[in-house]
Amino acid sequence: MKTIEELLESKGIRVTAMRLLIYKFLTEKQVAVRLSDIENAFDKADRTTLYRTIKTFEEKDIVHQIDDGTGITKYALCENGCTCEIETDLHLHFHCNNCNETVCLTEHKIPQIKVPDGFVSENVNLVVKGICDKCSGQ
Amino acid sequence: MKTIEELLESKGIRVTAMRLLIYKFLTEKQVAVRLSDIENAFDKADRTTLYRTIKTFEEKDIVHQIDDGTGITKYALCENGCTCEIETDLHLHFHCNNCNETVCLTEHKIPQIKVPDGFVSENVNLVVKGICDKCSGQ
DNA sequence: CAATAAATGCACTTCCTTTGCATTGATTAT
DNA sequence: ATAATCAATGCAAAGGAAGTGCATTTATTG
Ligand SMILES: [Mn+2]
Ligand SMILES: [Mn+2]
Ligand SMILES: [Zn+2]
Ligand SMILES: [Zn+2]
Repeated sequence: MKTIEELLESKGIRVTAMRLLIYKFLTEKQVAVRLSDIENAFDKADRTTLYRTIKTFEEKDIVHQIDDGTGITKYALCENGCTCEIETDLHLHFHCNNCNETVCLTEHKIPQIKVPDGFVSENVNLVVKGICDKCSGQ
Repeated sequence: MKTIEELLESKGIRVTAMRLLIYKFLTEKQVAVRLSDIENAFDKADRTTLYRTIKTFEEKDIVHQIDDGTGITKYALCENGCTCEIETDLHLHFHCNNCNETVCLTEHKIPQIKVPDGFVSENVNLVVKGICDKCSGQ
């Protein structure tokens, strides 16, 4: 079990107070977060720093971006050892139409999708929308 | 074979010059278009009119919105007789990472996606990214 | 032709994302 | 230890797309 410091260093980025805080915030959240969510959590920090931090995390495969159709990009921590490769790491995302939250269903890999001749599939974005487990009352 | 005029009337919206032009533009394009694409095609027309026209088309199931992950919403004509119902009309979309164009693969319906217990699926957005037939040189 | 309703055009707003540049803080070389 | 170098942060401003209010034009109806 790596510490956060060790993880950041292993990804080749420097350990700073802000990065530790944001990483910790992401681990505690069980859902994908928008930049404004992080802003609200750290209202003393500058928005630009948060933005650049999350972009750095994204480049280093620490978080992945999620486009759930709300028009606002969200971010969530990658699984341990994730390299954001298609075969192994691509999972589906669920967006709740009731609470408006989006979660990673990391154990649900995306099925093979057939495309017509001449098309080459490199990547798949799959978002299921509906009612989440918390909101379905079960 | 309906004329465009007949089609618009059958959907319960009035025939105007602008609507005819935009509809014609959409039929000629074989790909999903952004609002700015329409703007560029009709630079004498006001952006708001184009915006409201496409929104009217959307309400009347003449076009459907596509979220291909580029952050910009695109629109494409619905199939003949489409009611934008999940079961029958939901197809997958292909976004080319090379030419940046997005096409409807209307004959490719979205497979049934399993979600965990407690989750209720109402809708699915599936976008495959890769290289399109034109760009794959085949 | 007059009254009414819809469509269009212009201006403005909001929200999110991104960038430039100065400043602060940390790392490395002398 | 000090200076030089580079990365991280903070502040300001820009950009892009989506949406709204209201006046004006155009079409429809009585
Ligand atoms: Mn995810
Ligand atoms: Mn389509
Ligand atoms: Zn929910
Ligand atoms: Zn292409």
